[in-house]
Amino acid sequence: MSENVRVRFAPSPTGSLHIGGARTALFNLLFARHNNGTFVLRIEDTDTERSTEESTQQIIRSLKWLGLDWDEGPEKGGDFGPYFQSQRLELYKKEVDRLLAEGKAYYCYCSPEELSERREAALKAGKPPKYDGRCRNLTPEQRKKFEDEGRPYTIRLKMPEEGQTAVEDLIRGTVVFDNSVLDDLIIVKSNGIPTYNFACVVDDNAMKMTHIIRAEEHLSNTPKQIQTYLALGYEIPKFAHVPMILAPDRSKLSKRHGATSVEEFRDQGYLAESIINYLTLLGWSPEGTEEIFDMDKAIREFTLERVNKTAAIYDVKKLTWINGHYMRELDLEYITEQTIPFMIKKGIITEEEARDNFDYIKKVVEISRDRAKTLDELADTISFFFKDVTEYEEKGVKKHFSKENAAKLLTLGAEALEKLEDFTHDKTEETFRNITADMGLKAAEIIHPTRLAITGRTVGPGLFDIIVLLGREKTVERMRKAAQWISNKSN
RNA sequence: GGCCCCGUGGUCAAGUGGUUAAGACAUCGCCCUUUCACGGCGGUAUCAGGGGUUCGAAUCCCCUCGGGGUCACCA
Repeated sequence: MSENVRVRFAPSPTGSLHIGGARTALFNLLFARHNNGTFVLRIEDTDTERSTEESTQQIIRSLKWLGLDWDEGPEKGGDFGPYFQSQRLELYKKEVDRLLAEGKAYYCYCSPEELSERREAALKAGKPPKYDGRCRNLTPEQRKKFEDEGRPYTIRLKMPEEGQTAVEDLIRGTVVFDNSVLDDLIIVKSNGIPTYNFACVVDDNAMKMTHIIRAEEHLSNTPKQIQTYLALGYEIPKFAHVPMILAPDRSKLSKRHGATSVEEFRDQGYLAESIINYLTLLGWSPEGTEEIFDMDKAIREFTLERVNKTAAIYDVKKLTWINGHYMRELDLEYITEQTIPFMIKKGIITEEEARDNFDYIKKVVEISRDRAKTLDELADTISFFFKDVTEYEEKGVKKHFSKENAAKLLTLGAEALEKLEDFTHDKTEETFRNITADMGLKAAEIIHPTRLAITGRTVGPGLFDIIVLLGREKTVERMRKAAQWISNKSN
């Protein structure tokens, strides 16, 4: 089956790409690449009310940012385009006409109001809210009457009333549905535009899809789609319904759960590589026990057989851990480039300064990135290299500035650094250690207050790495200023 | 409510009749150390419940319970 595998990701542009959608796209891509197949992106914009150009752009942007590149689709073209359903209306019409001519579909003149009334009535009576099929066998006279009244109509597909429809699912096995639960589904809305279930089937066939990999929420729709394939005389593709991703409270993902869209994660400082790695392991697992999995490795190992059936709750903590890993392991220049936009956004540096001082920023990132979990956090923790220290962390003041010799040590340290010939990591460290050793103190006695003095914080990279990068002038100045600050405070 | 899917620690998750039930995140403790991270070592914690089948069940069957999905002129 590795020949000519064709799969697609088919989002509707009615919102941003959330992590569930991203995972579905990922699995499609992984499957396609693993089998040397083709990954198609198709935009399902048949809902003219809710579809927006903005959503389309956002989804495309997110997909690209994640590195989920498609072979055919918007911006790429391909032999089976166009890849927007709104541009394929003629095809659908042709297929609907065929169904109508063959007596497999019919006009329905029931209004949405009537339908929902009946649905509610049925629900109240404890019956399944199924379409009663009253327009299924309209006489020519009845039809003419409705037409003359100018009633809008939809087109419905006749579903078999007896028997069963089996979905052969690659992940779940055979799932059987009684045809009696199937409604005559609407395939064309009264505005003349086909519905999802229909357009999707027509396109998957026209675009020669071999496997339909999508979220589990579509499993219940699948028997209807299979009947549509049958009515149209199409070959039925293989189905694989991947488990859903749930919010921490086990409910379906939604806005109120905080960050769920790919762009929100991006804006919080997560790397695309981390999201891909995390999503790869959510619902799929490799044969080994590795947790760090880049896309290339995932492509090599991905199979549908190892996708599990259970819905997964996403856990930001693990994502954050993975992000921390990539923060320190990925190429330094790349991480630096990724960090700069966050620095600019926070007003730590300007775009121009970033350009002029790239190499310096890179050095700063080099000594700092080990401790940051996100790009956003990294930008915060390195701000003191570019901005003056305006306040000192309170618990640090209590711990390190309140000792009686703190101000004195800072002054001594500053004086020594001013006179130092080689302003290097080792020399500055030696200097500090000598000062404390002469006084019978531990080096920590000067290291901690100095860190607080020059960074404003109690945590951070190794002090002498900081000092060397910050430079003699700023280091000395900040140490003196802190010594002064302590004296003022104690008076 | 009908139908469908699912049920291994707090979370992800390996496991396909015989295992001391892996591993990871989180959490707790210790070590390393100029702080914080990283790293190393160790601990707590899981087969939803009940019946079967079997010499033997996390693995097979049934029931119950729980969670989710779906029943739109949304996708």
